[in-house]
Amino acid sequence: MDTLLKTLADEKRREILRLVWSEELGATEIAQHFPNVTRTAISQQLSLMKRVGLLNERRAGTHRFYRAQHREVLRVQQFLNGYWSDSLQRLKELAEAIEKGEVTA
Amino acid sequence: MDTLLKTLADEKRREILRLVWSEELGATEIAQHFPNVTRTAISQQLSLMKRVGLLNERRAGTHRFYRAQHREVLRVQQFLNGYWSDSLQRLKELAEAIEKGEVTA
DNA sequence: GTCATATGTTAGCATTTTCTAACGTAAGGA
DNA sequence: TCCTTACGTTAGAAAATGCTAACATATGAC
Repeated sequence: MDTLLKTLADEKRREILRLVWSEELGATEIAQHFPNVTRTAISQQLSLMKRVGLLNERRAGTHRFYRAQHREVLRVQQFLNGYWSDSLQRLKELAEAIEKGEVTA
Repeated sequence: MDTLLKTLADEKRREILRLVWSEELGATEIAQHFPNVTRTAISQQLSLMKRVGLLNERRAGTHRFYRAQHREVLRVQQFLNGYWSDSLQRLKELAEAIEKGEVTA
């Protein structure tokens, strides 16, 4: 779990995750979203994220398409929501608050 | 937010947070829960956690008592729950699943 | 086979993190 | 005042992280 949380504790990686949240993208395409970082760096992040289970890889010819592994993100959310004692109560309150539009989802 | 998440991405710090979640403890007392780490290391973690807002400090004579700042943890939970697009739907499902006992809170 | 495209891998460096050991400080009791 | 207790701070070493540059591999087009 530490590894997963640590991986999410980085804006760049969260941005990658959002890019491939609902559509799969190739490594080059993903890298192009980050003008200030090398393709190499992104490639390393992708393989890290794949290793911890946050990304899924599909190979097709010379391409490799990545997409988010929603289940793992949900695992982290559940973990954090449940880690501290009275969090069930707060989770329910949060869900209600979101429904009422009191906080932003 | 990165800083907060990163701080939580460490089992030792999460353990500290749990120790002072519902009662305040002194630094020495906290350190005694970690036989394998120096008091100095714990002291540094405490001041880090205080800096990022996860802990609150109350001084009394020669003692310094720490306690968890629930609000900041809630902020992280909200952030993660809300960060990805369809998470509201999943949050609601999660809350229901927890109520039905299908997953562990 | 030859070349271009898409992508991973490796080596090396800089930065950050975390820990220990030694030292500093402040409050309270004898 | 002197000593103890409870802590923090600093310096320095060790390990982890993230990035760039250079090189390797594999697929497909011609």
